[in-house]
Amino acid sequence: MQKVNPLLLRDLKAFSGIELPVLETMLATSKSAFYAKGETFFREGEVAARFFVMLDGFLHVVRTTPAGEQVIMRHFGTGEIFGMAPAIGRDTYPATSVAISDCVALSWPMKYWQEFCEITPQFQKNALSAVGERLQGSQDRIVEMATERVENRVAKALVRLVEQAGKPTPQGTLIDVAVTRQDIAEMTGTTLHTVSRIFSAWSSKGIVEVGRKKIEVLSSSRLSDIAGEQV
Amino acid sequence: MQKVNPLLLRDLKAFSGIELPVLETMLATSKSAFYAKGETFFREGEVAARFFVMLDGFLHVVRTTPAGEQVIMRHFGTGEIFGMAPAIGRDTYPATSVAISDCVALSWPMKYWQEFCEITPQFQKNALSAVGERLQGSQDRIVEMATERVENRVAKALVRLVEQAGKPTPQGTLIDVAVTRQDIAEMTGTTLHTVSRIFSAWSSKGIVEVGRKKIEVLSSSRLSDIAGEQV
DNA sequence: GTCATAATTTGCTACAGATCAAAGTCGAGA
DNA sequence: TCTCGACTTTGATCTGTAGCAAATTATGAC
Repeated sequence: MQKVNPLLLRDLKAFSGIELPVLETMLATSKSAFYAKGETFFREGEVAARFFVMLDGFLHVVRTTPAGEQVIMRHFGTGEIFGMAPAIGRDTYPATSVAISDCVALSWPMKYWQEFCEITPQFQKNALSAVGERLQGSQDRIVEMATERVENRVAKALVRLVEQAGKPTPQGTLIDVAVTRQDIAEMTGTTLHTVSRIFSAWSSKGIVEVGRKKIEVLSSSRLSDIAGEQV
Repeated sequence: MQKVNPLLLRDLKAFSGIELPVLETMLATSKSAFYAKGETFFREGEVAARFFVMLDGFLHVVRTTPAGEQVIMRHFGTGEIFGMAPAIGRDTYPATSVAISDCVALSWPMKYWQEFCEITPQFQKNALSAVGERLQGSQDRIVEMATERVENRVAKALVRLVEQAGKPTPQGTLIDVAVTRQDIAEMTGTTLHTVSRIFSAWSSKGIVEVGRKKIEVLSSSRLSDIAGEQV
């Protein structure tokens, strides 16, 4: 059993609806492991053997087309549950997840999923609404891809990154995780060239300050204007 | 209580895992209604009062952007359950659903959702994997929108329509529901003009035969070639 | 500190697909 | 049968973004 940050324990409790003593038993069955930046937790198509909770770090979930193109589906950060294939009635992982920073994550063999669901109805119920939120998010992105042009999509992606990994600074908000232009291109369905041009433009307007693997949002309101529907 | 096609009853049983006697009790609480082509079952943002099973007909689920553009998210046909907002932990409908043919559908007040879940664990479990499949489908579409060009996306949309509403004919397969060029544009994130041009091109290649609100696939293999990754 | 590598920027060109405009066609209802 | 309106087709033009190429700059390894 691992020593776990009590705050996280509370998060887990909130998600699972499980009382702390039970939760501690759960933790007894868990494995905690370190994943270096760039390592994969699991790959698309693999038999789903374990489900995870991120204790610290960031990962992104990516799908690869037959032609070899990558699409970044989403990010997960501290406290979030991922790899819960059985929650959507699957026995293989639907996508690959890659650590984009050094990570520590708990994981359980999949057999406990059923068990946790049975022990605590709230667990299953919460898993359900987590899946629901993800469905919602996916559909939002379809609408986005169908109706918005690249600059808006990049702005939206940046807003999401700020929400998930934003760190306040004197001048604005820093995206506190290494994200390349290529990554942002893969999040928005464009090319790294176009992302670079957009950043240059925003930079000269004072909306962001960008560098090598560094993105700082100086005017989040102006960024939101671009992201939102500009009447 | 409605007289219900025994075949459908079996479909319902398969979904819900409920034994027939219980199912018939369920049906006793249901309301069956007719919806004319063009009518809406429910609108985006409305409080989710009822969930539905389509007895006969087709609908499409559509989201509207603040700018007024429409995106068709998916279609539902006979035997499918829709409007199950609580299954994704929501109390409002996330999209609008519109009958695209005359329809007959059963519906239940939402309070029965909980009840059905409690009576039959299988019901909740199946709802879960239905949501999972939809999540999967949504993510596939994101990848599609991010990596494929219009012609491929239109081909994919047509393949899906054939699967859901295809009716075999001597020469091929007819899409047996009224779908306009505009509809297909809204399914694929393009314009009706582009769809029309693509259809013209396919038509002169003998892949499809198109007319006013009529689409017949003559060579589904060539269509699949276009839809699939053309190495 | 220096080098090697990877990430980024930027200019140029090409084109898929949007947009604008107009004509054609089918079908339902009078 | 005729008419009106909705849907569709097609042409002409414009433009956002991709694709290619090359220069520039940061970063980490040694």
